[in-house]
Amino acid sequence: MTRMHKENNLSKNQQIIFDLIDKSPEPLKAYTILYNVQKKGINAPPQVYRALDKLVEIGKIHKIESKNAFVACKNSDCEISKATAFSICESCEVVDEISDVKLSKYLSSFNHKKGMKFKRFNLEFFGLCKKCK
Amino acid sequence: MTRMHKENNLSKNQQIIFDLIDKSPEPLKAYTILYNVQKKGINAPPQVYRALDKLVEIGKIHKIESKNAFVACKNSDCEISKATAFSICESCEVVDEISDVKLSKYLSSFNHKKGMKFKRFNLEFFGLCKKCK
DNA sequence: TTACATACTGTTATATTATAACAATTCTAA
DNA sequence: TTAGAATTGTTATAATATAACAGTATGTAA
Ligand SMILES: [Zn+2]
Ligand SMILES: [Zn+2]
Ligand SMILES: [Zn+2]
Ligand SMILES: [Zn+2]
Repeated sequence: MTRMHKENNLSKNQQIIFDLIDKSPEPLKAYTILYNVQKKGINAPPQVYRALDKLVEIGKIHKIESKNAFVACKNSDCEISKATAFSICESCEVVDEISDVKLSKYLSSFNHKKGMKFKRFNLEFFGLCKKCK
Repeated sequence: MTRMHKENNLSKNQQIIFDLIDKSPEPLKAYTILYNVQKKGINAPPQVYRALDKLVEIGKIHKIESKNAFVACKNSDCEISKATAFSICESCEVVDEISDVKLSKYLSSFNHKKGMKFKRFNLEFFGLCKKCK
């Protein structure tokens, strides 16, 4: 069997799937990923979902919840901060990860009245991008 | 056929499904809703999803994207503002709609560097609620 | 009233997204 | 080198959501 690619902490399947997502200009869905990696020997949904779960867990990719799709992280500190924000065009469906220190700090320090302490948040903005409006 | 319940703007199926969600202490999933309204003559997924779509559209309920589940709106202005925020306990899964004017204003006036103007946002906070920590 | 448009309903089938379960292999660290 | 942890491969199935089409109810305006 091929050696695992531990020099960068990703296993073989994780690396294949990360590379695909990272190269993609748009969010990729799990089954789109599956179709695109079958030539690399990844044949079944669980193989894809397991790699996706791990990549999300370590902050290399994020799930766009409203689209059931995945994008590569464009920031350096998502793994640590667990603070994600995206802008989503409702027309062309372009998604951008927002990296705004003030926004991130504001939300990370937000305290709920009911005494809940937050560990993580996900924010999705919707509108029309420059091109589409 | 029964008269539509237009006195409050909801159709028969919409009213049945809204009442169920509104009474529920926790977010409800579409198929849980389906099982619970079959005695009222709603038999198939499209009937549920159509009512859910409409109720979301008019702001009577919200979808918790990370859970594929629906809650009744607890605010008065969600229909207008299209600004939703939730706190979600990762242990007991309790979900609360956050109604914080400052937060809502801050996010509603947030402008993306790339020139996108937002019409709507959804924010989900995760952590441990008072009871669970 | 009639006729039309719009919204809603009922139904069957199917598409899409995600996980359970289990056996085998590979990696890591002691 | 060996045991535990992580990863992989595989089959089957669960859970979530929509397509398509025919029919019914409602509001509006001639
Ligand atoms: Zn990121
Ligand atoms: Zn666009
Ligand atoms: Zn609301
Ligand atoms: Zn809790």
